[in-house]
Amino acid sequence: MVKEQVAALLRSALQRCVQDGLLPPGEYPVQLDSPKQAAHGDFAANAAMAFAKQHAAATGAPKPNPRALAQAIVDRIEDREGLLAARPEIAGPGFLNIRLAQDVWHKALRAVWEQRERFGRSDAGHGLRTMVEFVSANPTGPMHVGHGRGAVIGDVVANLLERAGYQVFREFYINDAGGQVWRLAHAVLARATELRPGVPRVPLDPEDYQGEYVKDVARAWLDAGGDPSRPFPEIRESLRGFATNWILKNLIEEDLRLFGIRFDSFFSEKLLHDQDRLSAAIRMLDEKGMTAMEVLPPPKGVDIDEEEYVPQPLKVVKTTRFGDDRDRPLLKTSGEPTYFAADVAYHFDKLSRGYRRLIDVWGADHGGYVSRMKAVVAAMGGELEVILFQLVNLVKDGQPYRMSKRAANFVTLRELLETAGPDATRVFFLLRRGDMALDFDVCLAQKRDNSNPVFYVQYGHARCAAILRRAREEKGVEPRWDPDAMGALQLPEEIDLIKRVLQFPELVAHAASALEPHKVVFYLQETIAQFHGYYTKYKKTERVISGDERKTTARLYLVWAVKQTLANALAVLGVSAPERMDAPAAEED
RNA sequence: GCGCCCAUAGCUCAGCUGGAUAGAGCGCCAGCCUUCUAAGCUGGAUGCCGCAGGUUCGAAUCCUGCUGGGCGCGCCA
Repeated sequence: MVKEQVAALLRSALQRCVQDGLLPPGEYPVQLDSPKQAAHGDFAANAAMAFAKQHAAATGAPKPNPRALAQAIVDRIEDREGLLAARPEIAGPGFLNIRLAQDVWHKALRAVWEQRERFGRSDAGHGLRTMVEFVSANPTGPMHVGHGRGAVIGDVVANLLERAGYQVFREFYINDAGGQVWRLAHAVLARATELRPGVPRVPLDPEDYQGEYVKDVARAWLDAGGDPSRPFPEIRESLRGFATNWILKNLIEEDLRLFGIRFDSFFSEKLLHDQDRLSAAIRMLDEKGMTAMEVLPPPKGVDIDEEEYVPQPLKVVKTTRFGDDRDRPLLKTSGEPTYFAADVAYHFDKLSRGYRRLIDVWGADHGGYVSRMKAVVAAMGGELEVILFQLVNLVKDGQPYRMSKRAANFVTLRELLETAGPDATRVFFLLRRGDMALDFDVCLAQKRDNSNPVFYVQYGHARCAAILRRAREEKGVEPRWDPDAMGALQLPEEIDLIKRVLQFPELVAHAASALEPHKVVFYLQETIAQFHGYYTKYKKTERVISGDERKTTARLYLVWAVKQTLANALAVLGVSAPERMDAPAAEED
């Protein structure tokens, strides 16, 4: 890797500075930036400034002049392999502006040829077993657009981590226990009595789920032999099981399939209860001295009207020891476990299964939950990272469009996937950083024109494909790596494109470590813009396919390398890389 | 009252773990198709980077306070 080679050059120069007594012994991690301005070379190093400061801090001696230190470093660079075009220039307060010999870039492009679809991967993660838990939508109804955002972020983060060398496991936690699912069961029974004449009607409770899909569940339940004349308490358990399972299979898993998201497992909360895993987890916290009986203070900032606060000792986990605001109850006054207790057991289970790194993807409405969950995982000897994404505000024709799940007027993920398609939906969600609130314009996402950036991104790939196709069909030439031909790439735009391609592995590693999938989208857009610019500028003068065999070979390879890189980036996003795209029908004026 | 997130061009947003003259898309204006896809490209205008301090060679980026917006703060799930 070019950047690493240059860094090594500087590191050894710095070591010689140490030997010559110019710097105290120590580590000198070199930071190399890619300057925005061509005049600043291929790389810029701030080593002289940074280490002059470090020197003064460590020794108490007056700070060396950074420009003088820069000169000393330059004097000690031994460029045996001929990487550099010239001695680095010293600029401004002490930057080293480094310009490389052109053939360094040419040669480096071989990496794409060797690695193909693996280009961009690294082993930074050393195969660390990592679990990404995401979506985890309640099996009480269809998924809405907010789930969609979490789904894409989780999926692409998992893709990134895989490419960065982690061993990734994707899990969906099914909240199939607790009060919500009883409301669902009741709603199904109510709808079932509507459908079956002669059976005493069970009225739909206002708290029940109101959506049309509940009727579908009821119909399926009746078809499967459900008997709506029996009293609710007798059948609610089997209703619960039937309904959550039906919704999971017919709504949620189908949405995920349309979205192209695959999980390694679906983990049932109910199973934790059935297997008494909650008490096991609580015992484990007991052994660590993390639990206590405490009277918790009344909640602040919330109206406590009818359910008046009764000060009473409760079994709590002492999350305050790990930075939480207050300790959290594990058992209710009734002795029943809290929802949180189940989550504790679940995360305990993740650790028991050998995952060393836990990542949860949550909506911002669960933000208050982060510190307690992190505290518990830390107490259990693990580490949890939470990716919080801000909520999605639906907008329709420029007007806010509030949605309510019970009122059933929300826009489902299914509608979105069917109208906009999975590719556009994925890109749309990744067009913003996760911690920005997202205004989702339902109309805009359904447009199939260039207001939707996915077409721009895919068109770049298709255009590369078209050039390669033409070379094959008209000249019978396939792209191939020929180191002797690469010197034909002399245009500044060609060198810039090479650099751009070679930045991809770095980009992947960085996006993975920051857990920021949107960076891949921006890389794609910038890379494609650069390619379109190159293509258009020279389409009449310096074409890829020309009579000059050497140039043709080199340029064909460059186009191939760009295409491969775009394809790899699109694969990270889970977006298709089309070989051709039909132009949209021309608008008539 | 407390905690987390956000504030950058008219609009929507990037800004790489502190770097040199802050960028892109949309929108507006003016151009570019006989020749590898014009779903493309080129050029033009617009910024007290919310406000006020601090840290240092250097701040949109880090720290503190403030203002404005989002989310959260139950023995619910």
